[in-house]
Amino acid sequence: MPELPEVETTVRGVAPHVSGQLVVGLEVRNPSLRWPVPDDLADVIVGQAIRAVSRRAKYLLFAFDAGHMLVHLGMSGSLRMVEPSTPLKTHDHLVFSLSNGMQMRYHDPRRFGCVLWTFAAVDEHDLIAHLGPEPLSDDFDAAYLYKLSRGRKLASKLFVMDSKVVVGVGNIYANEALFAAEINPNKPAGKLTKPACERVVAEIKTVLAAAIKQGGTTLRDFVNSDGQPGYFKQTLAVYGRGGQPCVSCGEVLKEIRLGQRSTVFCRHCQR
DNA sequence: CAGCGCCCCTGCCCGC
DNA sequence: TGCGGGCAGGGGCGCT
Repeated sequence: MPELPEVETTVRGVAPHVSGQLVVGLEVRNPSLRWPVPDDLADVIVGQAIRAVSRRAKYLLFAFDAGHMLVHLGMSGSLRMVEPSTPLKTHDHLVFSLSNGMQMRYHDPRRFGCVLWTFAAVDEHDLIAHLGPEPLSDDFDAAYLYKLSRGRKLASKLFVMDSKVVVGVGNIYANEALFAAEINPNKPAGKLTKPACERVVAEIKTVLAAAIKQGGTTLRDFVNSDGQPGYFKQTLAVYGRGGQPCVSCGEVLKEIRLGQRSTVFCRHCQR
């Protein structure tokens, strides 16, 4: 289940192998993703060069001269670079053949992800245009979060998971960041004090940066790997630990549902 | 507009 | 051993 650090690691992993390469073939083995893969994607990109690969939120952006291919990994998706002789796996839905002889394969068992194309400026795409700031950018700071949260009754955890507020904070890291910031996930966003906003912002940046750094350590294995680098190696203080003792105070961690998502916190440490 | 719940889908785990 | 049911989750979307 890729969160932003896994997507960032994927960008860094595939970029050296695909940047500057021509797409010499595309096989869409299953177009039924969250939205259908465009019928004419192959017509549009075969013969064209991938100029660069970047990331916005959890979208991977493949830049071509004519437009952009947007790739989202949903929660079970991955991209991996392989030799063409590598046997296909079940749920390898798209196979991009490149002029350097390598293949990039899009794999997604649950098909929550997507592969789309836009001729327009990518910032103007409907899925991109309304997104909040990147969590690791200077635009995401305490003053911003404090101002935006005034008057909001939404639970703090749902607030920081709203992509219009800040992108890339998925369920796992929302749980972890709020624990580190000592904020009760149920607390209405509008009740967050300025110092609380400072802690939330700082901990979101810390937890994501640490995970990205960890992902980087597995980059050397990216080619021919399972395409899901470095994920569960991180120590999680609360996520998946409901009913177990708080690592800080020892009180039993509470598990609730917020927005249909598993939410774990310490009633003693998080207020 | 804010808030909330639904839904897409398969792998995995549990209980019978 | 096999099977059914429940759960997990990113995030867009539609309803209130």
